[in-house]
Amino acid sequence: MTRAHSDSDAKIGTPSKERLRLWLRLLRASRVVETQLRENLRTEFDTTLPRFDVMAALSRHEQGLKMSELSGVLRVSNGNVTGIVDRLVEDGLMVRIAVPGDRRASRVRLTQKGREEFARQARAHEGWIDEMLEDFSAEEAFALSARFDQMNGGSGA
Amino acid sequence: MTRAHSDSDAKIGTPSKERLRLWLRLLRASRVVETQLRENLRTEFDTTLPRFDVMAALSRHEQGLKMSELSGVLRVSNGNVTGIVDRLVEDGLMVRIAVPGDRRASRVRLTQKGREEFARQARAHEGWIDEMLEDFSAEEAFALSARFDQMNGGSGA
DNA sequence: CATAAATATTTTGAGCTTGAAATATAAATA
DNA sequence: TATTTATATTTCAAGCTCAAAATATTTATG
Repeated sequence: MTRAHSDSDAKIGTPSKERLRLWLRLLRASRVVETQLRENLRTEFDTTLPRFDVMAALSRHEQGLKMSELSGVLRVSNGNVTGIVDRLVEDGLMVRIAVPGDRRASRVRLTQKGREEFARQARAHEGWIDEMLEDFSAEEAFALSARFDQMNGGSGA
Repeated sequence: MTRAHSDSDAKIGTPSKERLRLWLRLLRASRVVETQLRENLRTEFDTTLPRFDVMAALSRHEQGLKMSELSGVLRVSNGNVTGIVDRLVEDGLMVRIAVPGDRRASRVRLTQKGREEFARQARAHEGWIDEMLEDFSAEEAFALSARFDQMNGGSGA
Protein backbone atom coordinates (compact mmCIF):
# COMPACT_ATOMS: atom_id res chain seq x y z
CA MET A 1 0.00 0.00 0.00
CA THR A 2 1.78 3.12 -1.21
CA ARG A 3 0.62 6.07 0.74
CA ALA A 4 0.86 9.28 -1.21
CA HIS A 5 -0.35 11.33 1.69
CA SER A 6 -1.61 9.96 4.98
CA ASP A 7 -1.60 11.14 8.56
CA SER A 8 1.41 9.11 9.50
CA ASP A 9 3.39 11.26 7.09
CA ALA A 10 2.59 14.23 9.31
CA LYS A 11 5.66 16.32 9.90
CA ILE A 12 6.47 18.10 13.08
CA GLY A 13 4.80 21.46 13.59
CA THR A 14 5.44 24.50 15.73
CA PRO A 15 6.20 23.90 19.42
CA SER A 16 2.86 25.40 20.31
CA LYS A 17 0.97 23.06 17.99
CA GLU A 18 2.90 20.00 19.08
CA ARG A 19 2.31 20.78 22.74
CA LEU A 20 -1.39 21.21 22.06
CA ARG A 21 -1.45 17.88 20.28
CA LEU A 22 0.36 16.25 23.17
CA TRP A 23 -2.13 17.69 25.64
CA LEU A 24 -5.05 16.33 23.64
CA ARG A 25 -3.43 12.89 23.55
CA LEU A 26 -2.77 12.90 27.29
CA LEU A 27 -6.31 14.01 27.94
CA ARG A 28 -7.73 11.27 25.78
CA ALA A 29 -5.53 8.63 27.38
CA SER A 30 -6.48 9.59 30.89
CA ARG A 31 -10.16 9.76 29.99
CA VAL A 32 -10.06 6.27 28.57
CA VAL A 33 -8.35 4.89 31.66
CA GLU A 34 -10.53 6.85 34.06
CA THR A 35 -13.74 5.76 32.38
CA GLN A 36 -12.75 2.13 32.69
CA LEU A 37 -11.69 2.56 36.31
CA ARG A 38 -14.99 4.20 37.20
CA GLU A 39 -16.92 1.39 35.61
CA ASN A 40 -14.85 -1.31 37.29
CA LEU A 41 -15.14 0.34 40.69
CA ARG A 42 -18.88 0.66 40.24
CA THR A 43 -19.62 -2.85 39.01
CA GLU A 44 -17.12 -4.74 41.15
CA PHE A 45 -17.08 -2.70 44.35
CA ASP A 46 -20.14 -0.47 44.16
CA THR A 47 -18.02 2.61 44.75
CA THR A 48 -16.70 5.63 42.85
CA LEU A 49 -13.33 6.96 41.79
CA PRO A 50 -13.44 9.94 44.17
CA ARG A 51 -14.19 7.61 47.07
CA PHE A 52 -11.33 5.37 46.01
CA ASP A 53 -9.00 8.37 45.79
CA VAL A 54 -9.87 9.50 49.29
CA MET A 55 -9.33 6.03 50.71
CA ALA A 56 -6.04 5.70 48.83
CA ALA A 57 -4.81 8.96 50.31
CA LEU A 58 -5.75 7.85 53.82
CA SER A 59 -4.20 4.43 53.35
CA ARG A 60 -0.88 6.19 52.83
CA HIS A 61 -1.34 8.10 56.10
CA GLU A 62 -2.02 5.69 58.91
CA GLN A 63 -2.24 8.54 61.40
CA GLY A 64 -5.00 10.22 59.41
CA LEU A 65 -5.29 13.55 57.64
CA LYS A 66 -7.08 16.78 58.38
CA MET A 67 -9.72 17.77 55.83
CA SER A 68 -7.51 20.52 54.46
CA GLU A 69 -4.57 18.13 54.12
CA LEU A 70 -6.80 15.68 52.34
CA SER A 71 -7.98 18.20 49.77
CA GLY A 72 -4.39 19.39 49.38
CA VAL A 73 -3.09 15.89 48.68
CA LEU A 74 -5.89 15.16 46.23
CA ARG A 75 -5.63 18.58 44.62
CA VAL A 76 -9.35 19.15 44.78
CA SER A 77 -11.26 22.01 46.32
CA ASN A 78 -11.75 22.28 50.02
CA GLY A 79 -15.50 21.87 50.23
CA ASN A 80 -15.35 18.98 47.84
CA VAL A 81 -14.15 16.29 50.20
CA THR A 82 -16.72 17.14 52.88
CA GLY A 83 -19.53 15.27 51.16
CA ILE A 84 -17.39 12.35 50.08
CA VAL A 85 -16.03 11.86 53.59
CA ASP A 86 -19.55 12.21 55.02
CA ARG A 87 -20.70 9.25 52.96
CA LEU A 88 -17.63 7.16 53.68
CA VAL A 89 -18.13 7.79 57.40
CA GLU A 90 -21.78 6.76 57.07
CA ASP A 91 -20.57 3.53 55.49
CA GLY A 92 -18.25 2.88 58.40
CA LEU A 93 -15.13 3.02 56.26
CA MET A 94 -13.59 5.99 58.05
CA VAL A 95 -13.97 8.12 61.14
CA ARG A 96 -13.49 11.74 62.12
CA ILE A 97 -11.34 12.18 65.19
CA ALA A 98 -11.20 15.43 67.15
CA VAL A 99 -7.82 17.13 67.10
CA PRO A 100 -6.78 17.89 70.70
CA GLY A 101 -6.20 21.59 71.19
CA ASP A 102 -7.99 22.73 68.05
CA ARG A 103 -11.73 22.46 68.03
CA ARG A 104 -11.94 23.62 64.41
CA ALA A 105 -10.07 20.72 62.91
CA SER A 106 -10.66 17.01 62.82
CA ARG A 107 -8.55 14.18 61.58
CA VAL A 108 -9.95 11.56 59.22
CA ARG A 109 -8.77 7.97 59.41
CA LEU A 110 -9.64 4.65 57.87
CA THR A 111 -11.39 2.16 60.13
CA GLN A 112 -10.31 -1.46 60.16
CA LYS A 113 -13.21 -2.18 57.84
CA GLY A 114 -12.01 0.65 55.61
CA ARG A 115 -8.46 -0.68 55.49
CA GLU A 116 -9.66 -4.15 54.56
CA GLU A 117 -12.04 -2.87 51.93
CA PHE A 118 -9.40 -0.61 50.42
CA ALA A 119 -6.85 -3.43 50.34
CA ARG A 120 -9.20 -5.45 48.16
CA GLN A 121 -9.92 -2.50 45.90
CA ALA A 122 -6.27 -1.52 45.56
CA ARG A 123 -5.30 -5.04 44.53
CA ALA A 124 -7.91 -5.05 41.79
CA HIS A 125 -7.03 -1.48 40.79
CA GLU A 126 -3.39 -2.34 40.23
CA GLY A 127 -4.46 -5.24 38.04
CA TRP A 128 -6.74 -3.06 35.92
CA ILE A 129 -3.99 -0.49 35.38
CA ASP A 130 -1.55 -3.25 34.55
CA GLU A 131 -3.86 -4.44 31.78
CA MET A 132 -4.71 -1.03 30.44
CA LEU A 133 -1.09 0.08 30.25
CA GLU A 134 0.20 -3.30 29.14
CA ASP A 135 1.94 -1.96 26.08
CA PHE A 136 4.29 0.05 28.28
CA SER A 137 7.20 -2.09 29.46
CA ALA A 138 8.44 -1.65 33.01
CA GLU A 139 11.41 0.26 31.61
CA GLU A 140 9.35 2.62 29.47
CA ALA A 141 6.86 3.22 32.26
CA PHE A 142 9.73 3.97 34.61
CA ALA A 143 11.27 6.46 32.18
CA LEU A 144 7.96 8.16 31.40
CA SER A 145 7.09 8.41 35.09
CA ALA A 146 10.37 10.18 35.71
CA ARG A 147 9.69 12.55 32.82
CA PHE A 148 6.25 13.52 34.11
CA ASP A 149 7.56 13.78 37.63
CA GLN A 150 9.99 16.33 36.34
CA MET A 151 7.26 18.16 34.45
CA ASN A 152 5.21 18.51 37.61
CA GLY A 153 7.06 20.04 40.52
CA GLY A 154 10.44 18.37 40.00
CA SER A 155 10.78 16.29 43.16
CA GLY A 156 7.62 17.99 44.42
CA ALA A 157 5.12 16.21 46.67
CA MET B 1 24.51 16.53 50.69
CA THR B 2 25.35 12.84 50.47
CA ARG B 3 22.22 10.83 50.04
CA ALA B 4 22.48 7.40 51.55
CA HIS B 5 18.99 6.50 50.46
CA SER B 6 16.54 8.84 48.79
CA ASP B 7 13.69 8.49 46.37
CA SER B 8 15.76 9.42 43.36
CA ASP B 9 17.78 6.27 43.98
CA ALA B 10 14.61 4.29 43.34
CA LYS B 11 15.26 1.33 41.10
CA ILE B 12 12.82 -0.03 38.61
CA GLY B 13 10.12 -2.26 40.00
CA THR B 14 7.74 -4.86 38.61
CA PRO B 15 5.87 -3.95 35.41
CA SER B 16 2.67 -3.76 37.39
CA LYS B 17 4.15 -1.30 39.90
CA GLU B 18 5.80 0.82 37.24
CA ARG B 19 2.57 1.05 35.24
CA LEU B 20 0.70 2.06 38.36
CA ARG B 21 3.28 4.73 39.05
CA LEU B 22 3.03 5.96 35.46
CA TRP B 23 -0.74 6.17 35.72
CA LEU B 24 -0.53 8.22 38.91
CA ARG B 25 1.92 10.61 37.23
CA LEU B 26 -0.27 10.99 34.16
CA LEU B 27 -3.28 11.59 36.34
CA ARG B 28 -1.49 14.24 38.35
CA ALA B 29 -0.19 15.96 35.22
CA SER B 30 -3.59 16.14 33.60
CA ARG B 31 -5.22 17.34 36.81
CA VAL B 32 -2.72 20.15 37.10
CA VAL B 33 -3.27 21.24 33.51
CA GLU B 34 -7.04 20.84 33.70
CA THR B 35 -7.31 22.84 36.91
CA GLN B 36 -5.42 25.72 35.34
CA LEU B 37 -7.49 25.54 32.15
CA ARG B 38 -10.74 25.61 34.12
CA GLU B 39 -9.61 28.64 36.05
CA ASN B 40 -8.42 30.49 32.94
CA LEU B 41 -11.64 29.73 31.07
CA ARG B 42 -13.67 30.93 34.02
CA THR B 43 -11.80 34.15 34.74
CA GLU B 44 -11.02 35.18 31.17
CA PHE B 45 -14.05 33.92 29.27
CA ASP B 46 -16.66 33.16 31.92
CA THR B 47 -17.08 29.64 30.59
CA THR B 48 -16.23 26.07 31.57
CA LEU B 49 -14.05 23.29 30.24
CA PRO B 50 -17.01 21.09 29.19
CA ARG B 51 -18.48 24.01 27.24
CA PHE B 52 -15.12 24.63 25.61
CA ASP B 53 -14.82 20.94 24.72
CA VAL B 54 -18.23 20.90 23.07
CA MET B 55 -17.45 24.01 21.06
CA ALA B 56 -14.06 22.60 20.06
CA ALA B 57 -15.70 19.43 18.77
CA LEU B 58 -18.21 21.42 16.74
CA SER B 59 -15.55 23.73 15.38
CA ARG B 60 -13.95 20.69 13.79
CA HIS B 61 -17.26 19.74 12.16
CA GLU B 62 -18.59 22.65 10.18
CA GLN B 63 -21.62 20.63 9.12
CA GLY B 64 -22.58 19.92 12.72
CA LEU B 65 -22.90 16.78 14.81
CA LYS B 66 -25.82 14.79 16.13
CA MET B 67 -26.05 14.60 19.91
CA SER B 68 -24.93 10.97 19.88
CA GLU B 69 -21.97 11.80 17.65
CA LEU B 70 -21.04 14.62 19.99
CA SER B 71 -21.02 12.43 23.07
CA GLY B 72 -19.10 9.80 21.11
CA VAL B 73 -16.40 12.24 20.05
CA LEU B 74 -16.08 13.65 23.56
CA ARG B 75 -16.25 10.20 25.16
CA VAL B 76 -18.79 11.28 27.70
CA SER B 77 -22.19 9.83 28.49
CA ASN B 78 -25.15 10.40 26.28
CA GLY B 79 -27.34 12.40 28.60
CA ASN B 80 -24.41 14.52 29.62
CA VAL B 81 -24.20 16.80 26.63
CA THR B 82 -27.92 17.57 26.65
CA GLY B 83 -27.64 20.11 29.45
CA ILE B 84 -24.41 21.64 28.20
CA VAL B 85 -25.81 22.11 24.71
CA ASP B 86 -29.05 23.50 26.18
CA ARG B 87 -27.08 26.27 27.88
CA LEU B 88 -24.90 26.98 24.87
CA VAL B 89 -28.01 27.27 22.72
CA GLU B 90 -29.55 29.66 25.25
CA ASP B 91 -26.40 31.75 24.95
CA GLY B 92 -26.77 31.86 21.17
CA LEU B 93 -23.48 30.07 20.57
CA MET B 94 -25.01 27.08 18.81
CA VAL B 95 -28.27 25.87 17.29
CA ARG B 96 -30.15 22.60 16.95
CA ILE B 97 -31.16 21.84 13.40
CA ALA B 98 -33.76 19.22 12.55
CA VAL B 99 -32.44 16.26 10.57
CA PRO B 100 -34.64 15.78 7.47
CA GLY B 101 -36.19 12.33 7.43
CA ASP B 102 -35.53 11.53 11.09
CA ARG B 103 -37.61 13.36 13.64
CA ARG B 104 -35.72 11.78 16.52
CA ALA B 105 -32.36 13.29 15.74
CA SER B 106 -31.10 16.83 15.51
CA ARG B 107 -27.83 18.28 14.41
CA VAL B 108 -25.97 20.78 16.53
CA ARG B 109 -23.90 23.51 14.90
CA LEU B 110 -22.01 26.60 15.97
CA THR B 111 -23.60 29.92 15.13
CA GLN B 112 -21.49 32.73 13.70
CA LYS B 113 -21.32 34.16 17.20
CA GLY B 114 -20.23 30.76 18.47
CA ARG B 115 -17.49 30.46 15.85
CA GLU B 116 -16.13 33.88 16.69
CA GLU B 117 -16.25 33.28 20.42
CA PHE B 118 -14.58 29.90 20.08
CA ALA B 119 -11.84 31.35 17.87
CA ARG B 120 -10.91 33.74 20.65
CA GLN B 121 -10.99 31.02 23.28
CA ALA B 122 -8.99 28.58 21.18
CA ARG B 123 -6.26 31.13 20.58
CA ALA B 124 -5.90 31.72 24.32
CA HIS B 125 -6.16 28.00 25.04
CA GLU B 126 -3.26 27.17 22.76
CA GLY B 127 -1.17 29.80 24.52
CA TRP B 128 -1.97 28.41 27.97
CA ILE B 129 -1.03 24.90 26.92
CA ASP B 130 2.12 26.20 25.30
CA GLU B 131 3.17 27.71 28.62
CA MET B 132 2.17 24.78 30.77
CA LEU B 133 3.99 22.25 28.59
CA GLU B 134 6.91 24.53 27.87
CA ASP B 135 9.51 22.07 29.04
CA PHE B 136 8.55 19.70 26.24
CA SER B 137 10.33 20.60 23.01
CA ALA B 138 8.41 20.32 19.75
CA GLU B 139 10.35 17.15 19.02
CA GLU B 140 9.64 15.51 22.36
CA ALA B 141 5.98 16.52 22.25
CA PHE B 142 5.74 15.08 18.76
CA ALA B 143 7.29 11.79 19.84
CA LEU B 144 5.17 11.50 22.98
CA SER B 145 2.01 12.30 21.04
CA ALA B 146 2.79 9.48 18.66
CA ARG B 147 3.40 7.14 21.58
CA PHE B 148 0.07 7.92 23.22
CA ASP B 149 -1.70 7.77 19.90
CA GLN B 150 -0.41 4.26 19.59
CA MET B 151 -1.49 3.42 23.13
CA ASN B 152 -5.01 4.52 22.38
CA GLY B 153 -6.56 2.93 19.33
CA GLY B 154 -3.45 2.80 17.13
CA SER B 155 -4.52 5.04 14.26
CA GLY B 156 -8.03 4.97 15.73
CA ALA B 157 -10.22 8.07 15.72
C1' DC C 1 -8.84 42.34 77.42
C1' DA C 2 -10.88 43.57 72.90
C1' DT C 3 -10.74 43.26 68.36
C1' DA C 4 -8.75 42.17 64.11
C1' DA C 5 -6.74 38.80 61.16
C1' DA C 6 -5.89 34.11 60.10
C1' DT C 7 -7.17 29.24 59.90
C1' DA C 8 -10.20 24.91 59.46
C1' DT C 9 -14.17 23.45 57.90
C1' DT C 10 -19.00 23.33 56.20
C1' DT C 11 -22.65 25.15 53.53
C1' DT C 12 -24.50 26.85 49.36
C1' DG C 13 -25.65 27.33 44.51
C1' DA C 14 -24.62 26.27 39.94
C1' DG C 15 -23.01 23.19 36.81
C1' DC C 16 -21.02 18.60 35.37
C1' DT C 17 -21.28 13.49 35.25
C1' DT C 18 -23.06 8.98 35.16
C1' DG C 19 -26.25 4.97 34.36
C1' DA C 20 -30.83 3.90 34.03
C1' DA C 21 -35.47 4.84 32.88
C1' DA C 22 -38.61 7.27 29.97
C1' DT C 23 -40.09 9.26 25.27
C1' DA C 24 -40.35 9.41 20.73
C1' DT C 25 -39.55 7.80 16.39
C1' DA C 26 -37.86 4.57 12.89
C1' DA C 27 -37.02 0.10 10.94
C1' DA C 28 -37.84 -4.78 10.82
C1' DT C 29 -40.73 -8.59 11.14
C1' DA C 30 -44.78 -11.45 11.68
C1' DT D 1 -50.95 -3.68 9.23
C1' DA D 2 -49.63 -4.81 14.09
C1' DT D 3 -45.97 -5.75 16.83
C1' DT D 4 -41.42 -6.00 17.99
C1' DT D 5 -36.86 -4.32 18.02
C1' DA D 6 -33.58 -0.76 17.42
C1' DT D 7 -32.13 4.05 17.51
C1' DA D 8 -31.88 9.09 19.12
C1' DT D 9 -32.49 11.82 22.68
C1' DT D 10 -34.11 13.60 27.18
C1' DT D 11 -35.18 13.10 31.93
C1' DC D 12 -34.01 11.59 36.44
C1' DA D 13 -31.63 10.71 40.83
C1' DA D 14 -27.39 10.49 42.99
C1' DG D 15 -23.01 12.00 43.41
C1' DC D 16 -18.94 14.98 42.17
C1' DT D 17 -16.90 19.61 41.51
C1' DC D 18 -15.91 24.33 42.13
C1' DA D 19 -15.71 29.09 44.11
C1' DA D 20 -17.70 31.91 47.31
C1' DA D 21 -20.01 32.77 51.51
C1' DA D 22 -20.87 31.43 56.13
C1' DT D 23 -19.33 29.42 60.82
C1' DA D 24 -16.45 28.46 64.26
C1' DT D 25 -12.32 28.80 66.42
C1' DT D 26 -7.57 30.25 67.07
C1' DT D 27 -3.87 33.52 66.94
C1' DA D 28 -2.08 38.12 66.64
C1' DT D 29 -2.36 42.91 67.57
C1' DG D 30 -3.95 47.27 69.65
